[in-house]
Amino acid sequence: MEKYDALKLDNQLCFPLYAASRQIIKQYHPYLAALDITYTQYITLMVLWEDKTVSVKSLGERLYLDSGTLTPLLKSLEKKGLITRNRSKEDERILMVSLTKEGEAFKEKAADIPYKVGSCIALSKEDAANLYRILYSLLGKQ
Amino acid sequence: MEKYDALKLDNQLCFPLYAASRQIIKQYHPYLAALDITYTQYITLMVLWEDKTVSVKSLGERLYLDSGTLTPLLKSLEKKGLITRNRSKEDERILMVSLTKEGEAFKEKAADIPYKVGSCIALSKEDAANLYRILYSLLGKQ
DNA sequence: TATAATTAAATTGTACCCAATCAAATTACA
DNA sequence: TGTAATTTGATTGGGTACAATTTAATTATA
Repeated sequence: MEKYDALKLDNQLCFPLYAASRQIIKQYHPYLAALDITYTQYITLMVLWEDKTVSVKSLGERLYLDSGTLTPLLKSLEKKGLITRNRSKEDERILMVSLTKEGEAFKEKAADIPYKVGSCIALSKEDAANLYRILYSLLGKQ
Repeated sequence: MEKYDALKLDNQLCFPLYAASRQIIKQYHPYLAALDITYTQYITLMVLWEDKTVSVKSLGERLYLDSGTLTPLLKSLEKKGLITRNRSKEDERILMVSLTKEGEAFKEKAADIPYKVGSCIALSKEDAANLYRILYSLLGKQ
């Protein structure tokens, strides 16, 4: 092993992770653009479709994003009429994000995106399961 | 399987890919910030440490990035004195990017980063090998 | 019960990313 | 050869990401 071998792109694990992530997200673009949302907005809506109302903090924990990213993104979703933003009565520091009726109905429009994109990602069931497990083990150790 | 199950965050493969990618890149931050470079600049230098001179196009192919990302990034590396940018004499459309002496010497400062970060990423050899193979198979199919 | 410490978002500033468009150079071919 | 098509980067604009700082609200504690 040469002194600088670890600095070769092909020997990195982080690089293909980074590149593959962007490549796959790019596959979502045509479908999301047709609905006038971005990928980050899409996964934010996913959380809300499951929970209807969540704080910015808990949204950030679920998505691994901080308020610097979420604040402008949530304002944009609010502008589109898909969510509302309201301070909690019990604790004014907490901003609660809630789906509107429009946001709830929007789920219908997005329902087939996972299938459309999924069919572009050719992975065996075994590889997909392994990838899923390994990625969450990486996320677990932050 | 419920109609909307595919819209659950936990059923997505893209989301943990996206989140893990950002989490791992974040681990590089302290070491890269100490050298006053970013992760994208770091992987760009990696290509140049292997090849010394490459066109923007081939750099983009290696890194899966386009000129919209690379042009400002390369100007910034040029400003730091790590690279030079020159049009090819044979074909003026092509911009050749080359390491300077400073850029070459900079490799020494970065040499231990992979080991420092690698020790934070606890994956078995088997998982690491599988992850590497699966990610490149995803990248292969663009 | 004041003050300190903590917590939750917002703000600021820098740096990506990428789609879309543009401009210049080169190549193809009628 | 002259025009069309292609190729290569640069530019523009919108939307993240995130470190660092700030602000406001709440909680802990001397």
